[in-house]
Amino acid sequence: MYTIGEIAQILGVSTHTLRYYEKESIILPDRNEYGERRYTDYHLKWLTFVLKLKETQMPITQIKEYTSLFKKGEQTTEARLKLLEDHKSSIEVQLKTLQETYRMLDKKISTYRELIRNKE
Amino acid sequence: MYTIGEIAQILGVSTHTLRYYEKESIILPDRNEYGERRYTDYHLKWLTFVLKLKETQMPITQIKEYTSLFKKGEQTTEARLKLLEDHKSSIEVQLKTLQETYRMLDKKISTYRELIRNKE
DNA sequence: ATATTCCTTAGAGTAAACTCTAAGTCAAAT
DNA sequence: ATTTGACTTAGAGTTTACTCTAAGGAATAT
Repeated sequence: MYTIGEIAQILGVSTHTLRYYEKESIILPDRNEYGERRYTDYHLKWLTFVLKLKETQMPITQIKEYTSLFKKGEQTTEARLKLLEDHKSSIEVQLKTLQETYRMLDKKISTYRELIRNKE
Repeated sequence: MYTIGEIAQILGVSTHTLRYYEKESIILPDRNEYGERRYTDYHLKWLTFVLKLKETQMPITQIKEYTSLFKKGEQTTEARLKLLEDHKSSIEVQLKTLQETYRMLDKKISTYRELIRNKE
């Protein structure tokens, strides 16, 4: 069992963000006797997954959609599969763009280094 | 020589965006006798480069910084090199995250496919 | 010749994703 | 006992990067 502050620290996000995700129905922690949020390892695992999606540019709306499908249970398996496959495609595109730009930067950096060497 | 509309079409951005980039001093096209923007191949090349940086998550502020250094000429070579090297590092981090998430998604997708196969 | 489709400007509005404020409760630390 | 710091809520404010509006000028199409 973790408090919101502990989870925030573990994941490197703010407590504000965690409450925002809750408002968006992405995570629903348990509550203790005082009504305070209590997160379990299950919640931690889900949030870790969510952050991976977010880091790879999945918009919050889609993360919400996936979460909502998950809550609806077994009959949404196909829909969830489709969502993940679409995101996999999006990652492939991102990888291609990054690799291209990486090569371009490498060339530009070599040119700059050359320039500096000749100047000295 | 291209009009703003032509450049917008070629690059797949809106004319609004091109004017916004101009306001942010990222691109300064020539003007014709009526004061209308005229872009040359040089401008097109620069914008293509700028869009590559943007697609790989470089914030507009940094793109502005790079543009500004470029305009100041030779004495900013080192600073520009550093900026590009930093961005190269950022791309390396992004590539790592994407590759990890890609593998994770691949596993999850297999699990879902298995589930669906057993259900039928 | 009039309608359409560009173009111009300054500046207002929007969407996404936070990020913070205010007013208040509760519990551990000195 | 009171300060410190975490927690609660609803809702307002901020940042980034556009995106659009309004009011008007110029060139092409019917």
